[in-house]
Amino acid sequence: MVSKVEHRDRTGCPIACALDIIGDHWTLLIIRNLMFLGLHEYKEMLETEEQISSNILTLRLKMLQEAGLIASASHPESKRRKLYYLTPTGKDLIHVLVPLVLWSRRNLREHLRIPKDIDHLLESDPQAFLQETLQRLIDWERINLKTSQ
Amino acid sequence: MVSKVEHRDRTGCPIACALDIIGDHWTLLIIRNLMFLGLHEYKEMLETEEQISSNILTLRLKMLQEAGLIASASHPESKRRKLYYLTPTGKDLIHVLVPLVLWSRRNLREHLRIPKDIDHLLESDPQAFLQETLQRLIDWERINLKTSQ
DNA sequence: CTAATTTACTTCTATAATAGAAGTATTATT
DNA sequence: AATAATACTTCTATTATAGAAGTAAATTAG
Repeated sequence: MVSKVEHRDRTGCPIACALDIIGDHWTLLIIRNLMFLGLHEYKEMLETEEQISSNILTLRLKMLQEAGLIASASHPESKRRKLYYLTPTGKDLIHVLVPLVLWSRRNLREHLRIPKDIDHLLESDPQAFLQETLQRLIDWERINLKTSQ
Repeated sequence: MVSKVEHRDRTGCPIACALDIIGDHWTLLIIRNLMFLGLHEYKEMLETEEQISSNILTLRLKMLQEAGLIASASHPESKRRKLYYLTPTGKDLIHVLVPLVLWSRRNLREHLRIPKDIDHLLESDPQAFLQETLQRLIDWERINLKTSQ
């Protein structure tokens, strides 16, 4: 939740407290960009199909950093660019997002357009999809986060 | 998403399409009420710690019925009361919500107050927790949905 | 049988959040 | 030196939410 009075002020429910962070229309899409789509820059996230507003994107990136789900580093090739990436807490959401994707596949079939190869892997071996995704994140970090914090 | 322009109009992403239904501050709390807390009536949901407004609760219950995640039936003991319950699509979200609870346990420990017995079961055998939850839902349905739709 | 109460909403208004357009500061390219 | 790219920031109009109050039908109490 992004409002002033958050659920965690009123309840210790693990679902309510998670919703204080990821319970809005945009936050999980940013996590998706970082986790599955390989989008690590502000500009790239502005240009996704869902068309997030620039002010909202800025707010959410700031909130996610304060919540400890993402972090940022300067781009190795340019000072004016910035790289966002998932922290261990953010990456740990893969255990929620892969099941969410599988739920959508089972229940919202008619609305979805999933690339064929990914769709087949989700069907035949979702755990392999999860592991491949995690490995891709590790590889990306090794290449892009050599220097600095 | 609850706004006019929904993600599914712009994208076929399984995460974005799921967020059109469950991506707001209240919807997953209603699912939680039905799935884990045994709350099946409007009044009970109004009285939870999170203090949802009555107009928002009405809107979300209507939306969730239209989306096919919940359904309603008249109370066996009273015509003025109404029972809400999860459809198979709604119950299928258990495969997302249990991982979400486990993510919160791992990453938001300090904010949580989970009953001890449940917390132990989540730690030792989350799959058993999931199965017990599903069984409780089936038992509730057998008792409360004998008649009518 | 009547009056009070309960339940599930509905309506209204003030406040907060979001969308969209436009601008700014810093860095890089031509 | 001028132009462009990147990551924001600011502003305003629209939309959503919170909170208070009201309504209609069903039930209970006296």
